Amino acid sequence: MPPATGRRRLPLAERREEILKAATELIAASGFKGVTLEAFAEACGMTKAGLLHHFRSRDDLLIAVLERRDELDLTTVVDTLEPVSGPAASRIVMTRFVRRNLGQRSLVQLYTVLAAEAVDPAHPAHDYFRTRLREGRAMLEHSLLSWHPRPDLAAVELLAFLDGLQLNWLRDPDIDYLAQWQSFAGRFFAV
Amino acid sequence: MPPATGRRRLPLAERREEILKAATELIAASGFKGVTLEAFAEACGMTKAGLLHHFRSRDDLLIAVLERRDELDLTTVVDTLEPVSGPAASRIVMTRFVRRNLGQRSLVQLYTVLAAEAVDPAHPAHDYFRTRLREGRAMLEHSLLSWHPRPDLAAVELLAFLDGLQLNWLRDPDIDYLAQWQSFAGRFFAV
DNA sequence: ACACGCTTATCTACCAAACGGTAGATAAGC
DNA sequence: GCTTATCTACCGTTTGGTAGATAAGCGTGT
Repeated sequence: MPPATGRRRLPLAERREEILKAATELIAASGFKGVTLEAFAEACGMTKAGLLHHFRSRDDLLIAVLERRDELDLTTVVDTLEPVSGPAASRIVMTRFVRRNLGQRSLVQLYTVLAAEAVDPAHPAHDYFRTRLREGRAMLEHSLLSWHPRPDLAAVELLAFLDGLQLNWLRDPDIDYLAQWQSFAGRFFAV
Repeated sequence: MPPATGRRRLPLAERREEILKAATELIAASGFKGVTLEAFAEACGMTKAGLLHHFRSRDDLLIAVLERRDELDLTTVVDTLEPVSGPAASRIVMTRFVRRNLGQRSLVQLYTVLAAEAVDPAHPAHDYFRTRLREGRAMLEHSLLSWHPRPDLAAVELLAFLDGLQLNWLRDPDIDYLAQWQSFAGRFFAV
């Protein structure tokens, strides 16, 4: 066990991971604009300069956080991919997604807060969210194609509801995320 | 007509109004954290110090903007109050609300961006949104009471969908806000 | 009409703190 | 002892905010 005080030296990859994890939580709590470079550094027990050894700039850190999240999410999603289709199957997949979010409150917050902040075209993550959400919508639309009369409307509707539910859940943790989802899904997936 | 250059002196109430209007647009575009005091001032052709003569601090300006919006919104809503109840009536009222938002894009953006940003408890507008949304939900729940089997779930669901739809509409203006609403409402208000 | 003076909206000049980032010294771990 | 992760010290800029000077607009008296 290293001494509690003094400097701690970690291998590159390990420290990078630690920084990304801490940064994720901070951004989730206060948005990207709300966290200073020093706060990022301090959160994992180092100085600004030390952090900048791993990420060229503050903006650089942000996109690294996002890309890392995508990486992790992708492996999860791929695991849950199913060849079947139809309303029942779609509902099951989406419900699994909702359940996963339920256990990752701070991550949901990261995306929700950041996505709203990035509505501004000048935000460093604006383009990231723009393309990412477009892709997500296209994927969902594709999976609704086989059974829904208006997959285009439905895809937007489903994503919008989830976005809004997440936002409200963050504002008021008493909201029963899962029950709200089931209530919506009951009508949405009804044939 | 006053000279284009040099200082312009306005009566108190008039200048306050002008500042609030400009600030509203700026916050809508970039969030509150994204706009500096000087930017607020410059937007209505004055200096920081001049602006601070009307509002004690930057945070003060923010809550003034929000309270002003509430004031304006309230008069509009009161005009559209109707004594009737039932799903059809609720749908009409909400649709009118949606139509109004449709014509006030930057205002929708103000609330959407700011509300997400204010999820952070340290945000100056956090309490404002907390109580405001609670009140709104209670009002809606009350109006659903007469006909909906689960007014509590339904109120959250409706507000969540609208929040999410607005957010997505801001991200992608090509989304047909009204059509999306009608699609959702068709199921939501079905007996 | 015009000048004078009062009120106060606005400005110029300034400040301390916080910010993102850089250069070079230092030490941790293999 | 070598590599390099980390630190100390510093810089230029931007930020929110303050103190005191300046002038715009109005009322009033002649």
